[in-house]
Amino acid sequence: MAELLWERGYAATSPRDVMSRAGVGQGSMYHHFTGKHQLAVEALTAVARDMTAAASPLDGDGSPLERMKRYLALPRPGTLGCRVGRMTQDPQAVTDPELRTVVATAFDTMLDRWEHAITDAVAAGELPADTDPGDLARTLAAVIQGGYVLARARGEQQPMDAAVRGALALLDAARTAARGEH
Amino acid sequence: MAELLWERGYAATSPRDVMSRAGVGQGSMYHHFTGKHQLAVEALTAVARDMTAAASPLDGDGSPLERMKRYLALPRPGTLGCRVGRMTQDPQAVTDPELRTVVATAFDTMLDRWEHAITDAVAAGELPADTDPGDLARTLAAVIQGGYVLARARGEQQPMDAAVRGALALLDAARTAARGEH
DNA sequence: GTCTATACGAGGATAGAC
DNA sequence: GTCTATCCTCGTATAGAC
Repeated sequence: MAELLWERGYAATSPRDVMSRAGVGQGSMYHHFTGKHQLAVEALTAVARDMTAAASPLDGDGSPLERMKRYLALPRPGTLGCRVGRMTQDPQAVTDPELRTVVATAFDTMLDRWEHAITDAVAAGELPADTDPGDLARTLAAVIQGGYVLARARGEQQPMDAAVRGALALLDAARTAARGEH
Repeated sequence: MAELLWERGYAATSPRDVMSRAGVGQGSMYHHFTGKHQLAVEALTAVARDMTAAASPLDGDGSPLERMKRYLALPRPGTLGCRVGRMTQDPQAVTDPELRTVVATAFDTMLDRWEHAITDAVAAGELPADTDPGDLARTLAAVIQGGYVLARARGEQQPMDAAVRGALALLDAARTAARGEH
């Protein structure tokens, strides 16, 4: 289910698809799960756990700004899209309260990590003193999510990488601006 | 069809939905259109035309950086999502060559306008001389597209606005950095 | 041009045998 | 626990009458 959720989204994935990919019969599936909904909630929860775990660079070693740049520069399969962010455009998924909660929580966790790193960077003088950590966190998370959109629109990885490079350049410019402050 | 494409996406919209919203019978619809596919292509093409028309501030009056900021700050209904970018996550839409072309072309047009404005801003000394217009164009387009994703994840407008504010702040920082160059 | 009738497969799930 | 049979609705489209 996790795979199909990534490839096709929630609405476009049928229980039959899941069974056939898992190689099990109907009886088995409906014995262990109540239906498509539960299948999706459990799969997406696991995926979200993985995703937030992958954000470790933000809490790792190095100066705060270095950590932010390292996380931004992580390889991302642009044309495949974000396994969590994807749900955001799926009408049935966004409508479903449980699924939406899983997605929202995952993003909240990510944004929290961003905010911490940004706050540290401001304190270290690596970013301008008047930087709003909450705003910048959302900007950088949006660059990544938007990078997926642009990459999928063209069916190429390049737009994702370009978007990230542009963000890295802006962060560098912000650092030189911060240095001129004192 | 354009409305439903926005609200539910391509896969989740059925010809029946379209007929019922338009208040026409089956015969009428299939008399004027070959089917769901053509309906979507024509609707999305019209929407894309509107969208690129709305990007006029990028070519308008004022200094290049001002124009960029003005366009970024345009009001955007975050929780509704982007009518064009949305298609990007729709498995059936991205798979469809014609629909994907419409989406890709719309983004290419937008990115072109961004690149021109950015190039002008660099020439005017409003952005650092080593700015890559292609990269930054994709970064800023990604902020908007990603802003939609974050807003929909929470079902609130606020993340979109925050992401844009953060981008505006980064552009300002880049301008002060550019001023220190000479 | 527009309507109603019809077709057939897929989606989602239940029933009950083994 | 797993399998097959079965159910009903929806999606997508065609046929043919008015």
